[in-house]
Amino acid sequence: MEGVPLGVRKGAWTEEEDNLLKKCIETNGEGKWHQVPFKAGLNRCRKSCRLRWLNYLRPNIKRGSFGVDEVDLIVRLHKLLGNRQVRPSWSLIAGRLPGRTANDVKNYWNTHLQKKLIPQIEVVKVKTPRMMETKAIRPRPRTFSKNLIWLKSKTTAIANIETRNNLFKQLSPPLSPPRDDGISWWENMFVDLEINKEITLSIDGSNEEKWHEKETQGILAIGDSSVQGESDWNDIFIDKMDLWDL
DNA sequence: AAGAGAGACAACCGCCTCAAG
DNA sequence: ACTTGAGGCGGTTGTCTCTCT
Repeated sequence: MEGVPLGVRKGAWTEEEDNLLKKCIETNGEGKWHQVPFKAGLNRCRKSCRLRWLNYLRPNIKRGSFGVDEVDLIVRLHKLLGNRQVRPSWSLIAGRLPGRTANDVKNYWNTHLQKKLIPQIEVVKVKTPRMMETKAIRPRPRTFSKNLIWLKSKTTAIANIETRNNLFKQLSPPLSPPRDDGISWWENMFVDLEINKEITLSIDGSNEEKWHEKETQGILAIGDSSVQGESDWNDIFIDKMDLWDL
């Protein structure tokens, strides 16, 4: 790790260290990770503290095996956001799975899904020679200067977001029953899809138009076996039913 | 019972981006 | 314009546990 001070403790965390870190974050809040080791009285580097908190100690972290719907979502989002040209955005995917961390998702993908899915994707690639390249520009976390104009006009920005969300609600049919936690995560995903419109697919012009159509219809349209044959686009996705056989 | 191999997951590493100076 | 340091990311490794022979 770059900048790791000499003599800093490494390896598995002890219960005592966990308690110190938890106490420190509860008192001072998240962030300012460079101060955390000192404030908590830990002989660990800032990155180690941050990782331990985010992946293990943070409240509401869901442990245990992944559910079928979670696996389904991981596969779909990995197709959408990640491919061999760019890094898959595990944090973005994890953001759609309440209680799951990016590390969890990444580990699950590497140990459970990668070996099973990659061969299928390779077959699909051979079937679709027209798909030359998929380019995704994933959003990265940003911190903004206080002087940014659009931050100053907060009211306008919020109004725009509300208008956009209402539009998506109108466009999107009810796709899944509400979850127990009351969070309509599919709905949120549509909103994010709109935000991430930079996700472009360098396919030919006719398919590009279809992509935009599908984008507004929602992610469930992608790979839906009922529209197989409508365009070559569908061929690159594994049929939803195949997922249950994993 | 014991050793080998596979699987699962926690943790580390190196890199990138950005704000601040 | 350049440098520095913090925050954050994905890739990789280390270690523990389980299963099989």
